[in-house]
Amino acid sequence: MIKKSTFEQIISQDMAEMWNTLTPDQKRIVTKNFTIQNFKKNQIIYAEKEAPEMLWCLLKGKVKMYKSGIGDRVQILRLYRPVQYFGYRAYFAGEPYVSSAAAFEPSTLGMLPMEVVDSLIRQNNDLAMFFIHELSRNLGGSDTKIVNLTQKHIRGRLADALLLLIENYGLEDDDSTLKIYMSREDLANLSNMTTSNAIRTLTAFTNEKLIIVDGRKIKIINEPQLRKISKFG
Amino acid sequence: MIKKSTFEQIISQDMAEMWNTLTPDQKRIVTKNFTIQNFKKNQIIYAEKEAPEMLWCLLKGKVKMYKSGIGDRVQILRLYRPVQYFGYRAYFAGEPYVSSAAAFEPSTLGMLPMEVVDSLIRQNNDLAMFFIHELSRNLGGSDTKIVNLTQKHIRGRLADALLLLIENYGLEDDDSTLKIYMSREDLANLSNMTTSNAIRTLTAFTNEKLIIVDGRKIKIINEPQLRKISKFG
DNA sequence: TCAAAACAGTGTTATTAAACACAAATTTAC
DNA sequence: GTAAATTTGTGTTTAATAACACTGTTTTGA
Repeated sequence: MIKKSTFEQIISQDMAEMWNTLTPDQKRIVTKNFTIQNFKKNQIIYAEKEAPEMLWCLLKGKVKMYKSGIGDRVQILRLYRPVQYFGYRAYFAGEPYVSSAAAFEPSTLGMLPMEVVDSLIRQNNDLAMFFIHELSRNLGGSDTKIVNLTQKHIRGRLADALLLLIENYGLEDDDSTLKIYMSREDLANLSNMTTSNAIRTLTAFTNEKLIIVDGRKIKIINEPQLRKISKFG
Repeated sequence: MIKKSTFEQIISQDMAEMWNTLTPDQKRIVTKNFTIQNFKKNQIIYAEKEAPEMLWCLLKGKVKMYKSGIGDRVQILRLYRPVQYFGYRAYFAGEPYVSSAAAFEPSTLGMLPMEVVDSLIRQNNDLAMFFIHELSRNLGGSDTKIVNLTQKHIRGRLADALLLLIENYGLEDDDSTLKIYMSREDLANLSNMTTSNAIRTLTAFTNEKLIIVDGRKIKIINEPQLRKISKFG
């Protein structure tokens, strides 16, 4: 058995979903072109209007994708956890980035030049289907988000955000504390409201015994009620 | 020269972008499985929660894709003109439809079972890239729409809607009359506001000599100013 | 370690847009 | 051809949420 490179170990273990579709030749191409980069807390990975050059793969940490809008307002569009891929949409669309990505916390990312990904897709239908599937799921999510963010009231939108955080990053061993610690501002940018209103609504949820807040640590006490608020509030 | 079937004529002429990627064998498969269906004004093509079965191709007419939200509110997500494809996202995502599609006016649509499309994609990388490109552009559009609809004020949102209608359906020979005649309600559903507010804002735009309204006929008089309102209003 | 910056929290006011209530005009269906 | 239904238009009220202003607290970085 030939000794595997560190990169190949990482890719084959963590990026199995993509790796397993590849032929030995294609695997060699990926290993050869793959690099790893560490990002500090709040460091920007790529920014709006830049040319998309890399497929990013989050190996460790947490990443937000966001878009700046009118005035100083920002909308967080998607959250990533290991092992998820991002940064490829703009390349496939033939556009500059319309959003930015930044690390929430110290994170490790793998990167693969999009030219390499492009040529692999043209050789490998399973890989093409992987991206078709990912893009399709994201598009459905964005369409749903349009309706949720424009039609729900503040309480419903914040409940949605909290439920998204549970789904995306999960809970600690106590089965109630959110694994992600976000600023009030990020929470507001996720749920399309001002920071003041995010704070006030968190307070309201605390008073209603739906959550317990301790700094940035949020414990989910009554998830069913949060779901009701998401649906009707 | 072999006489071509009517379907093959239609497909090869109107759906050239897709057709030209196919091998003779694949073209035969498409011709064999392709059907045409006419829809009346306001007729529903497919509805939310249904299982996606067909790739739809709009050959003639105008189609809206929309999603119902809280209470009786509806958000129009995308507009289609000939020759555009839709209805495939949910299939690729492995989900039921999250939106509905209906004809704005009497329309002719081609349809191809998604199983056929799926098997063609798995054989044909150019076709896979076609869908990757379409999905990527749509996803960028939805992400941009999220910010526009949540952060712009009513005037900016209605200006956006009018500019979208110009871009999507174009103008009559007079170079100012919109080719699409929409109800005030549809205009409201496109720009995330109540019908009353769509009517009032149209009146405001008329008073400001940006447009001339005659029933459902809208003439664009000052497009640069509409762009300014879209950007800053 | 200490000053500056960023973040969290709260009260007050202003603004936006929805909700509601009708009347008039137009379209649709029998 | 006409009654019913739908669409358009407008005035008024109400609710939601942003904007603003300020204090206290925590974090950061030299």
